[in-house]
Amino acid sequence: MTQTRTRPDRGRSALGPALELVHTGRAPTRAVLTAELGVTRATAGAVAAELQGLGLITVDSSPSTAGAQGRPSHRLAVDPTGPVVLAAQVHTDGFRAALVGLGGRVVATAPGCGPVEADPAQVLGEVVAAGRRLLEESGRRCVGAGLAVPSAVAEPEGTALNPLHLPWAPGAPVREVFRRCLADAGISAGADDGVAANDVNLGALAEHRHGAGRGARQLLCVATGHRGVGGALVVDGRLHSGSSGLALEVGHLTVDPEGRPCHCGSRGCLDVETDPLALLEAAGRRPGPEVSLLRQALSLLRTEYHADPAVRAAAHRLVDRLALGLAGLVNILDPDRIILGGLHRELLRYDGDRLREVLDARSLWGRGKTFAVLPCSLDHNSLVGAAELAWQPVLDDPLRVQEA
Amino acid sequence: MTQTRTRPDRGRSALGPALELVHTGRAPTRAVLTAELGVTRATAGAVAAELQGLGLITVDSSPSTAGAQGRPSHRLAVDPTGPVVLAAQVHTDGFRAALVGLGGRVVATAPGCGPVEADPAQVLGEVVAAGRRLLEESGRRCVGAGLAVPSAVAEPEGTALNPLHLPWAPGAPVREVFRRCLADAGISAGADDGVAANDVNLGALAEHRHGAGRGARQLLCVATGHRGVGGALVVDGRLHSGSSGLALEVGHLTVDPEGRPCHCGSRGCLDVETDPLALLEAAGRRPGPEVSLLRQALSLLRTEYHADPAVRAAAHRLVDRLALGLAGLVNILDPDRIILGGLHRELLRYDGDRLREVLDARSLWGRGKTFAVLPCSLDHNSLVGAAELAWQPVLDDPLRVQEA
DNA sequence: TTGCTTTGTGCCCCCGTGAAACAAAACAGG
DNA sequence: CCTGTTTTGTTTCACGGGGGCACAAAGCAA
Repeated sequence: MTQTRTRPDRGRSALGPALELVHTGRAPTRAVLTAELGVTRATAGAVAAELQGLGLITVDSSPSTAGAQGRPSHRLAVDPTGPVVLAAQVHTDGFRAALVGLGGRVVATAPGCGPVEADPAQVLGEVVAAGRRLLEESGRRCVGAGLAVPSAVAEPEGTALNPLHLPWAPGAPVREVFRRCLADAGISAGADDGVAANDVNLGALAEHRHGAGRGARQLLCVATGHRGVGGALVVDGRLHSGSSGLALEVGHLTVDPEGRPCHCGSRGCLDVETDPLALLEAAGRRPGPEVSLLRQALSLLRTEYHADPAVRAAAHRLVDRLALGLAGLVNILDPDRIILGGLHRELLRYDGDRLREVLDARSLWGRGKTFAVLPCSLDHNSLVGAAELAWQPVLDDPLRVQEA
Repeated sequence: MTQTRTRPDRGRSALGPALELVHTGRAPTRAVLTAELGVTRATAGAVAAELQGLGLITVDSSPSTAGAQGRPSHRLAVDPTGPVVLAAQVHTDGFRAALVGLGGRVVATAPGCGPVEADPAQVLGEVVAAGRRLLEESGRRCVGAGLAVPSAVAEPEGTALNPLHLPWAPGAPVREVFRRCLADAGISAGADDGVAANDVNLGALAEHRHGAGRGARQLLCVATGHRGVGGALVVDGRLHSGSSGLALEVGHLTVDPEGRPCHCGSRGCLDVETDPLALLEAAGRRPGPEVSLLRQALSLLRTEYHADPAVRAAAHRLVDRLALGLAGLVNILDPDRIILGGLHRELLRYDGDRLREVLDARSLWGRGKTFAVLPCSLDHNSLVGAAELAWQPVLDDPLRVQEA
């Protein structure tokens, strides 16, 4: 009997790593690509030519004003006219759609506001429709789609487990709904085209590839948007999602045993001690309903941190608790870099020294070790991260772009 | 100019995965190996023949009494006469040396007792000497060496950071000393031959490869020996060591805000709330100096758990706190299996239902999810784990065994 | 101009692996 | 006992990714 393999051929095996190097900006020239891949110049040349032929990168042989000795190397870059992926994000106040090319370049973006309804199909239908308009306007080819949601997403089911500040029911099958919307809009062909994940996780992935997390081997991200706190870990360039996608749900670390009660049944959780509402209440402000809690907290810091001692004390309180939570995570995960987002990013800006001091004192082995704690650096990093996830199949095997 | 690669040739690339499959018992026959590797029978045959030629595995074509239809497949097994690695373990009461073949088979072992001195060269010299005697007696070839120590080992320095119940100074360069002892004994050739790591981490690795952790995608291990608590995470078959080898130092998770003070400055840490001393004191026993605290705690459970309500209450107390700590880890790491070692293993045996109940209630998303919490299953799992680490280069590239 | 250095390219070969046809070793049923 | 079926091992051929090498190209330095 004849014998067929179960796994498909992967084509030129250096193709994926090469594209990833150009994608993340680590291979600006063909010579660097040769060194990074650890192959000969001949192979690197063939690989670069093939990626160029696929329309993914450009190989520019114009003089690069190198200034160095020897023959100047050809410059490599992401093809700005190449295919894009559709990135979508759902948040408390609405949604946002974008087209994102390789290299994390946001080609076009379209915000949408308005209340999110209980049925995920409503907002996902709207955001996919917005994405379709962007695609039609741009005339670009779409090779994937990714969705960021403010909830843990269970794998392999693709369900939103705790969409606490959306009216969705826990367990909503967001990935399936997203895929159906894509298929209805005529965007995707394959049934497994369209991925969904937690927004903080995706933001961490984006920061690692294109932002402040570049080069980190173990990147820990913690961020708070409107309510609750999210965490993410990127290990060796890949999201650490745990066995079912629920890793780094850090909101219920205890950071104050006598703190405020939390809906989880415990008290003093990171969730309720360091989110925007916590800042407003610690400063003695009554939150208004007009704008989001995050905006209220940010403007409070901006306008009154230096003027009002009560606001400063409130920030100190949050920073102390945040640092305690981070210290616990550091002792468990041992990251080499920490990135803070949302309100936590601003707390770092205003009160960074205090945060680093407490963190250093409470992390067991952080004494001799210098810790990099940085603010996140990308606009819409969740959106870019959703695009990263959508690009991943192409990064793994660039030949897929020609299959459709 | 001629061009040489920076990375060496890796030879037949399916060789490493194939050896790992036989090593972990997942490829009992050549037919299974073919399926697991996802290659053709021709390739699997060539690979098996090559591994046999290297003296690493045996290919037995004798009838296997299969009972199934079709031509019986050749049985694959680790070659019991093949090379070994030297595994060493240092603990509070002394040391242990062993020769370990592929498949985690302990070929020979030699315990050594006596107080450990302040200079790591003393006990490491003794354990290496014991290993050398075992090697001479057995006449086997040694292709690597691994060391397990009761302390976090920082990478890439290879220093013991917190050897709390050894008289070593924190920061002792155990890996360097180990390598020097190996070189002095004429065992190792290469300068980077000889690895060292934390004993609980190594135990977890061993359990994943050969014990109760087989097949787990995200394996969390927690264990307590004499004093303090250690943790480890194995992700996709590899130890998650963090950026500097300090991940999973879980001893200072807070599990009782009003608990006993800990030397770290906090109170109610997992370390001081769930170790053997905590059990003895919770049961109102005064620990004696004659045998190790672990033995005293184990015998207390064995002899009086069913007889003395105070002992039962003490066990309950420890189990509650252990479950709280595990729940925190579950929310951060999202493992699919948990293995407990040392005293915690016995607590699981005596009080497993209570532990699972508390763990389920406190782990946020554990409600619908059935959690596997198992006792560790290997004797000397730290020793076997040290051997695993030493075998790793050969598992990555089996051709190395012929280079020496 | 003549080196020197670094990079790109063409050519040849190695070798790992798939594809296919065939052989071998069991069982099942007459 | 013989034959068909099933599963596995073996042989042969061919493809293709990538190394090795020689040479050409493109800059700087003297």
